[in-house]
Amino acid sequence: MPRVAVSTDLVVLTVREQCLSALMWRRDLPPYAGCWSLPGGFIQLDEDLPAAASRLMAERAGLADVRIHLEQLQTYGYPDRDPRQRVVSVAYLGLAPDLPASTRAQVLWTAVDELVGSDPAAFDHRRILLDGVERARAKLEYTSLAAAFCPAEFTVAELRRVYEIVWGTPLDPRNFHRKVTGADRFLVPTGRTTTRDGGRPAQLYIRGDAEQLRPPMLRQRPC
Amino acid sequence: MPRVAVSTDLVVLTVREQCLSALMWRRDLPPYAGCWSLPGGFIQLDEDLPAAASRLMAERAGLADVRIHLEQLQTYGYPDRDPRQRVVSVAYLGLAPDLPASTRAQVLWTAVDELVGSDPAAFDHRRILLDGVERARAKLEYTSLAAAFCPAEFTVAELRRVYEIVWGTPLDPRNFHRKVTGADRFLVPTGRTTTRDGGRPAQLYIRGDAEQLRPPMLRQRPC
DNA sequence: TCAAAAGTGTTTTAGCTACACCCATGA
DNA sequence: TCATGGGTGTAGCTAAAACACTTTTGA
Repeated sequence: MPRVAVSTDLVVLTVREQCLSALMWRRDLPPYAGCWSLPGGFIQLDEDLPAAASRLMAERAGLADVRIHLEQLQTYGYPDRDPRQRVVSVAYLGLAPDLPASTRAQVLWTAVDELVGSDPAAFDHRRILLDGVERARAKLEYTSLAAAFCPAEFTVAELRRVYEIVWGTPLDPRNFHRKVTGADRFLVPTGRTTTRDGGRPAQLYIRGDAEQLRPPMLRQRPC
Repeated sequence: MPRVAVSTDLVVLTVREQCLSALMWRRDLPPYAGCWSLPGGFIQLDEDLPAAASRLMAERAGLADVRIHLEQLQTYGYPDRDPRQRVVSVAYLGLAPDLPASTRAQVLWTAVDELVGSDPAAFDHRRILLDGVERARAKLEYTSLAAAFCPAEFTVAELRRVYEIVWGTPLDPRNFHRKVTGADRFLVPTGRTTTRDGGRPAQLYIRGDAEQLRPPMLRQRPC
């Protein structure tokens, strides 16, 4: 039977400087020299897919040994997506707090709006990025994944800012507070407080062990 | 870079005889002779992944040219999942009305509970099947996909039976009726009626063009 | 003392649950 | 006429939206 190359591409998202941002790799060699692409690489023969994703997260993205949510996104495999040869790519979605990534100049956090707006992308990486962003937006509704964008300890307002930036819509602080603090096992209070956001001191929380958020937090949709 | 074989396995589900059933393939050759497996096969070098899934749906499952919902499920690729060689498998999930499948004796609709209960499965196909079933169960909550299990024209009660069988929980017929007929573009009345379920004649509907169901129909969860 | 943000209380409204009730058919 | 399932009305509850209000800090 035919054998093909299998690669893994990473859509690594974070919230920084008021923008949903993705980790991009600037290509200096053909094909697509000068375009941005997603960090990725080929899998090894004796390597599981999640292991390959973790390895590339360290090697290519510079995010080794960091607590990052990683999940399989989708697999892309139409025949001419790579001009050199047939490559089937298993994309992974990573959600990270705002961390310094690789020290290489080639690897940069960039606002998603900027990436999809104008810059030319290599291969089908614009589509993969958009699929990853849509998956992240959807999962904030019915899971507790928003906390994956926050540091280990965070306030309710910081969590709310994640929702607002990822969805691009303002949320009522009062109702949001009630919703997330009332949800079972979403947030665990540490007892400590902080005034880093200004104003009255806010409770600090860490992530609870809930994965689902029921009932979900529905975003407003365009009618 | 290393090249590996890429296959597609199909989780094709339907509702028949009061059971959620899957299309299974009984293996008569090693490896795993005598076990059930999912219908599948290797992709061709010039073939897109959805095209491979459609082709195998026709060749292996006997469901050619039928209106079947097909979506990518997940990709499975740990190194020793096939004892012969490294195979990365892109699984697809198909939701079909109760149709006669392949005429081959090797291919059978079988109740999911029966399959996962006791019969030994080939490769990691039990896991793939369970992932497909869970995806289907989850998607009934927030999409209009339940209609993919129904014939072209169906009644509200038939749609409700799909939910009840897939979820394994009874639903209130009155509230269900209000919910689905009130949802925007989920159902389109044909004007015709039927008495095939007994009792008072029921409206026949066809699928509307809505994909999302908002607000979702939440199933009761174990606390 | 004031601005700013955290957090609580309250009113209104939407949607779900539970169940009483009527309707239209076949047997 | 009666059993069967289709379909409607309605009361009660839960949760969300909208917004007034109090609390606690830094400047």
